[in-house]
Amino acid sequence: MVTAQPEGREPARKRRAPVTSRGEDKRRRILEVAGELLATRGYAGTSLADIAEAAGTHAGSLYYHFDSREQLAEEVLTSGTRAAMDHTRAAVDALPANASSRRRLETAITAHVAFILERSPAALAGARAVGQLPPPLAEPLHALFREYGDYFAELFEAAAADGAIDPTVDLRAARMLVVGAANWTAEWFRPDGPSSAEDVGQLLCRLIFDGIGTGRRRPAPRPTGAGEHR
Amino acid sequence: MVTAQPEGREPARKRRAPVTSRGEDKRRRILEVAGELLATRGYAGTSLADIAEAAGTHAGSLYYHFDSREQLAEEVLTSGTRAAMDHTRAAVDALPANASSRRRLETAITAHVAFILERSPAALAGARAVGQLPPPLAEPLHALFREYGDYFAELFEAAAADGAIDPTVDLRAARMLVVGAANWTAEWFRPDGPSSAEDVGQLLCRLIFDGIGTGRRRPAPRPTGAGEHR
DNA sequence: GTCTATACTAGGATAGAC
DNA sequence: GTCTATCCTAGTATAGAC
Repeated sequence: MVTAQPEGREPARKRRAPVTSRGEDKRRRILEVAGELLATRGYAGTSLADIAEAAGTHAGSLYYHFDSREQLAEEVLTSGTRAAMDHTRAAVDALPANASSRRRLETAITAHVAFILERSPAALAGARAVGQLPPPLAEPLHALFREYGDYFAELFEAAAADGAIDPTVDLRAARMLVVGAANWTAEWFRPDGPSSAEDVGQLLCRLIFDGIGTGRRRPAPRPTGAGEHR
Repeated sequence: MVTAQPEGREPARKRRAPVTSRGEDKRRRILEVAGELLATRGYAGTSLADIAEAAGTHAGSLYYHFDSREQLAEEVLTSGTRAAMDHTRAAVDALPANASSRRRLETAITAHVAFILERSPAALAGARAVGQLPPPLAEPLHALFREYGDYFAELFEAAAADGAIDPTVDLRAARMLVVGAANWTAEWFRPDGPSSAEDVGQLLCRLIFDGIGTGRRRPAPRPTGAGEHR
């Protein structure tokens, strides 16, 4: 009760009432450095002591702001992923109303790539960690990723529907290949390379629509069994 | 025809005296189940107790066969990755000598995808774990991945050199996008889906060379700054 | 709000019986 | 070779001073 815990019990979260702006700042700072550490070292490689040190505090002190390591990680990962999704949606929504389905998909992809590569370590951490997390933590993140995936699915389907991409391909597989390529960029991209994040996004778009081959187009490598899609 | 590692050397590893064929069998069994667990739960999510139980033994007993958890994991991950590389090389080498550079690249990609998806949990585990591992373990695996990456780089460069793919693109970026898409398949591919592993590999090849767009080809989305690459 | 000190646990590793 | 028992460390989490 030193902490002035008004015995009206806290809900699920910790969440401090006071909100001395300094306190909220600290909390944000913790989330920020946690995002960076999670992005570079992964969930398993990041201890509370690591986070605390990077945030200029001590492991025990983190419990004033968060209930547990898992809750902290969940907040970082889901907020990062949500930020990426919001950013991507906003970029698409900013297009003129008559933008083509191709343009919309291209915009979403480049926005996503650019965002995870240069804007949000937390988003990158989410992309890297998904599928590598202990079950209780994995669930909420998976739900979010499914939502994000559904959004991309809409864009792909719209493009297929109005003929911008071949509607006979397995759209889900194509989408997953693209998402995989995008998320994997975190493993190799370096800002000082010959291509910027924007360039990488554009290149990925080119792979989707045109490829980088020079030969005459071969519509479908395998005439049979292409599947219908999702 | 692919892997036939003849147990030759045994340097800094554990002793090797016994070799009751039953003992070697046990060792292999441990490596096998470890591969499966690492592929599904990741390195951090797999304890020695998990591995021991799956192999029908006890945690302490593993130390008869391996020096440490890290060494065990390293052996699983590197041998899986090496097997994938050997398999891919063998598939390419099996092509007629006059096979086109495009055909060679396509063969490598489909072989790699099919191998990690349906042949080797350990290879899949390597692909998923790389970049998410504690430094001492990460190093040897990174070296292997670099070697494998170099092999793909050769195939891409050969294709660019004889005009099968646009030589003005950042080849390294293109290659990494492709590798990323391939390795990420582990996160979403299900054998009972509409596309087989083979289909997914083919689709990825199509993305590289032709794309799945229907419009007239736009050679380079961005006339400037395409970079020359490595 | 943040500190220090400490309890507690999971899991890696070792020893010795068999 | 494998088992059981145990040690030991790292790391999460709690308590209470300030």
